[in-house]
Amino acid sequence: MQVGTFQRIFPGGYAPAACPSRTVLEHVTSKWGVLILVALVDGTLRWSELRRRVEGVSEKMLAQTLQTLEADGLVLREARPVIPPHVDYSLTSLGADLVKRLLPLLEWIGEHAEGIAGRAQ
Amino acid sequence: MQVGTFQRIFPGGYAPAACPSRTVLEHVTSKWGVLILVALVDGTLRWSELRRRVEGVSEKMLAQTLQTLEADGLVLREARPVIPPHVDYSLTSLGADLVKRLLPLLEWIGEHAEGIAGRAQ
DNA sequence: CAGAATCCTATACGATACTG
DNA sequence: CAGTATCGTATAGGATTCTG
Repeated sequence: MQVGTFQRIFPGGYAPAACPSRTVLEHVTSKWGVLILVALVDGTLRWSELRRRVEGVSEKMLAQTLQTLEADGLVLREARPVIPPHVDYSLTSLGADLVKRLLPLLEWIGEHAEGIAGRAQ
Repeated sequence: MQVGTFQRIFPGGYAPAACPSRTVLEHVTSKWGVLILVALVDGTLRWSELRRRVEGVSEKMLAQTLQTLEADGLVLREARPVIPPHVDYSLTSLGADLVKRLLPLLEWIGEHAEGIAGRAQ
């Protein structure tokens, strides 16, 4: 019997809520998750640089999302004990690997968004 | 001057809330958007098949997400006027194109979810 | 500068019941 | 079978203020 792409990639189907994949998927595809990860594609950024690059993000959501991504091992946070504070954020190798899969998606959306947004109300 | 990946892909930066890309990104990365799109990777599914394949989705969210994706031109809905009703859902060519970019991401998450979920609390 | 803390609101989401 | 309608809640997310 022929096995489809879905079966090949998800032999057990999408697992129910408890599945780790769901959790990670929701972290990554949270409103700001993708945007923050991709913002770090070219290397280290400071908190304030990140805030500027990810337009529209509130301080709360930036902090919260960064903490989640750090806990997931996707983002590295390095704080220098100086005054005023200096904190650098960068992708871990895991995070960089993930972003490689994210970029084609973002590029595609960038190319097609206009046409798509036109349809929807 | 050297132009980074971010600048190359997003010459104007991530536009503010008004940007169509943001809207499309949020549709696609909504809680069920990715799951529904990828569920259709191997071809047409009926409503009930979709509900079974996308485990855990409520009727409300399945209907709502499908409507959004249909309005976006990513999913095609074909209803046959029979009793009992028979409705087929499939990817449009645009949707199929998008799913090509989604699969590597989902595969990656499937491979790494265990390790990532282990870290986070 | 880089957040934490607090307060508040919109809405995403789910459960249930109903219908052509 | 394939939804719609209604209701209720959790929480995602934002605005603001405060601080080492």
